[in-house]
Amino acid sequence: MKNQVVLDNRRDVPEATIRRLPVYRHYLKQLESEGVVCVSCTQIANWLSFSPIQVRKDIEFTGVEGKPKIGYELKDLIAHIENFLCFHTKNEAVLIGAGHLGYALLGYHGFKEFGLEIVAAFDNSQDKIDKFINFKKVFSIDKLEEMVSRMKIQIGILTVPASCAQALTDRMVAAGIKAIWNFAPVKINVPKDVVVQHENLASSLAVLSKKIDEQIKRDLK
Amino acid sequence: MKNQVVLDNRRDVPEATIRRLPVYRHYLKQLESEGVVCVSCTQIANWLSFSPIQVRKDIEFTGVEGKPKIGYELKDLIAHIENFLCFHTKNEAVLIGAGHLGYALLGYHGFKEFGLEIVAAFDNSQDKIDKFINFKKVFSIDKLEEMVSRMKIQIGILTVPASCAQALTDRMVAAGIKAIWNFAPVKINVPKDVVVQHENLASSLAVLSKKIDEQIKRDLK
DNA sequence: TAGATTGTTAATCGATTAACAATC
DNA sequence: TAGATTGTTAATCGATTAACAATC
Repeated sequence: MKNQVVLDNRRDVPEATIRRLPVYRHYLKQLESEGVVCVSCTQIANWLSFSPIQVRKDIEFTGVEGKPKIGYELKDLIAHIENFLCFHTKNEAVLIGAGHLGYALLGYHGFKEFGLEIVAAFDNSQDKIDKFINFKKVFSIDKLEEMVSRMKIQIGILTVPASCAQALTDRMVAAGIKAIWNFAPVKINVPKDVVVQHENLASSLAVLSKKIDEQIKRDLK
Repeated sequence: MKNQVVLDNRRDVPEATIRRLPVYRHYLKQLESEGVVCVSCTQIANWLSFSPIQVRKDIEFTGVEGKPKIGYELKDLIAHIENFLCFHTKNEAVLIGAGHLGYALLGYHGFKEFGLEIVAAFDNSQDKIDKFINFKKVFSIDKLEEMVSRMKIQIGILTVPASCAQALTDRMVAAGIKAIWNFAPVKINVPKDVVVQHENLASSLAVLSKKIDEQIKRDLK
């Protein structure tokens, strides 16, 4: 069997590859809906303005097999990418903090196809408690521990102000949460068996600022 | 003068460094408010669970000078980071799409200290037009071109559904926008002198899924 | 002084890019 | 067949890490 070594060493996959694969998938899904059957790395690369070599390398990690000259069968390629990214592992999550960002995430239909389902939201505002947002009920934050442990929820999405991020993290961890998607603009401390993914707008804005700065310098030349 | 070579070659700064610098800054600001005067790379690294060597390397890019054994003067270090990240270059932006994500971004007070000011929002919903969100007025999307070109706005923040992202991108570009911060879950095509920063939740979610997957595998051992 | 920390150069590691044989 | 594309190995490039002299 081909690609055995790669498949056995998934920990060696570059994060950049993992980030690009959903982008390929998005484009492939679109092609699929247009009735396309086969696709080559060159096509994908041209569409996304990436290099064909990089696309092929990324795709290689998924273990899919293509045919020289023809490319990859679209269905097969999508299936391999989704399998590789654990799309079909159902993950239930709770969302902490039903502010505007929380609302936006609750309303984002894209998560479900990624295997992520937000089953409940929590907030401390009476105005929000017991209301529904996109068919998801908002509960009092007091019920956090009980529901998380009873439903064995593994993922917490943190969309609260920086000032209470750590306290709520501690409560989630104590209740058994194993992964936190942190949108609060602050570092949170967790035990080392808990996974944290930090979404940092400040970092992104810094990158954007630098890009603009570079562009301005190019224009001046 | 020290660090001349580095300062003259800012284009060589790794994106990872640019992403970490605002994180350091956030911590340093906190220390400053506590009355601390000096700080070493080791301290920063310990706090953020990074390596001291990496912190020093990142800080080196800003051109700040420290003192062996003592470290860096906090004020000086913050100033160098902010200067390096072009924090004090005032950038005016418009936000397109006053949905929940748009609301969340309009309400985020953190942007201003990064030199970014959202001066207006645009939407096509009559319910939202002429309302104010966090002191920012929402205008009809029909007024986009006129206002952007009249006010010479350079940055557009795109928080619209995927289906209309490209059309609005084209309108912004035609009106003179030079940088787009794209929160729509789709690739947008722009002329090569326009900067795009794509915020991709799908990619982040993929990284989180893989981390969880790895963690589960570790637990099984 | 002694020792911690900076500044700077070198080594390592890993991701990206290139090269090329295999093949449809 | 010819040529485009895959699969795989090698080379390059750049970021991270290490090493060590300088210095407060």
